[in-house]
Amino acid sequence: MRKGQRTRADILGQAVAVASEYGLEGLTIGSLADRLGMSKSGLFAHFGSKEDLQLETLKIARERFERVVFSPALAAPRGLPRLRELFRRWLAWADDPAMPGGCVIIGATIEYDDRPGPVRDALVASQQDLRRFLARAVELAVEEGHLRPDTDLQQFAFELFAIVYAAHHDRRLLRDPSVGQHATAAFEALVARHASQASKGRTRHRPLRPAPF
Amino acid sequence: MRKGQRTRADILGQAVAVASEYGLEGLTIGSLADRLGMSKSGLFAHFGSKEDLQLETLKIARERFERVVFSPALAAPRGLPRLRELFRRWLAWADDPAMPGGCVIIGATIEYDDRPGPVRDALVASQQDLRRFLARAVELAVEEGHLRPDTDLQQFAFELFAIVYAAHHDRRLLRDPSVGQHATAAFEALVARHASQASKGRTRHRPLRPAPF
DNA sequence: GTACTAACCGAACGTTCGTGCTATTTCTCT
DNA sequence: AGAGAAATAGCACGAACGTTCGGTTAGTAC
Repeated sequence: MRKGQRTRADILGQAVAVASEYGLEGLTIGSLADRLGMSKSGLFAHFGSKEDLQLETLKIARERFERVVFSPALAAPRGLPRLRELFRRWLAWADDPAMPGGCVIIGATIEYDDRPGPVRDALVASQQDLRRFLARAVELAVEEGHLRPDTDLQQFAFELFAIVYAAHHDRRLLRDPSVGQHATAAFEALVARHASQASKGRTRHRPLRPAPF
Repeated sequence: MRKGQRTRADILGQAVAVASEYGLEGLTIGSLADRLGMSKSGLFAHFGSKEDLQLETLKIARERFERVVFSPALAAPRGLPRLRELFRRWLAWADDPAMPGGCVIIGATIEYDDRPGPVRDALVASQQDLRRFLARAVELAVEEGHLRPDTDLQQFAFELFAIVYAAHHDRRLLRDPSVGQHATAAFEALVARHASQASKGRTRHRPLRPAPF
């Protein structure tokens, strides 16, 4: 691998960490250069603009999310087990050491939800992808007979997202140690509400244990 | 009223609007002064520092929230009716014309959840107040016999918050017109899950109509 | 109306921001 | 090893940041 590629990867790795703590706007080229022990101009040469740097940082965060949360969950059997695994990993995502300040994407969303432009466009696309993925995972649970056929996929995805989103908030702001229990209980209630009779009767109901925070 | 008090109130009114769109960090003294047609120094003289301005802005936003959402909800009969009114007003809060960029407090939370200091402290206190208020409202619903006695107050408050929080997200980022329906459906499911048998039998169940967005 | 004070302005401070240049160093390939 | 390209540093720029200070305007009280 070229030297430049390596440096660029290092930069973006640190950029994710900085953006996690200070937001995409607080991600400044000077501070990032200091953190990496290089000059502003040297760093800047890797990107066409600050906006480019922001977009690339978001891209890295999204890729990491996919690698750490989504892809591993696909290893679980489709249906409820996969949904549980997805939820578990997603909750833990807020504590990913690569993002000491919490999820970069959530932070960026709040910052850019009212500022039109490429950053916002990327965030919208990313969120829509996420919802589609979630709805699809729920649909599989319906097809497997774990959830009732009349389950509203979008509604389920919305509520699942809400739980994780709120858990992230409480964890970050309140440092509430019981947030994992609250989130898990809410998840179990959501599942129970849509669980099929067959699922309730046939298989043993094995709810998720509370997350370790 | 003194001239200064009046100006100060005008400044903070605009400050809430600016912070709503650009965040508490994006709330700069220069842009705020331009918006009000006054000089930077003249504006600055009303506050001891930028941090002071931020704290005062937060305070105004919190007071407004109380005036627009909380206090009016107290006019509804305690128990489920009050809870519904609270939820309805809270959902509509995201569209308050005084905050064209959405809730200031939510934005500030994401910005400052990892930066220790007075701003973060104020946000934590504010959030804890909110949760206490919510839990108390739920407790009243239990006492009124609308919700089951074994209802977990904190859990209910968490899930209620999660619904509104996620609705704010979807409304702001995705501009999803169906978010009101999703949020309302989630709220009704939450209530139904904890509804007492007495409540189900005795009184007519009158669920909330979907919000107008 | 005059005296006093609160309110506001203009200019400047030292920093930091993103972003251009032009060298100079360092890697890569033959 | 030496040529060529890639990567990084140095420096400077205009603008915006929060903040300070001395002076001018405007409001208030007698």
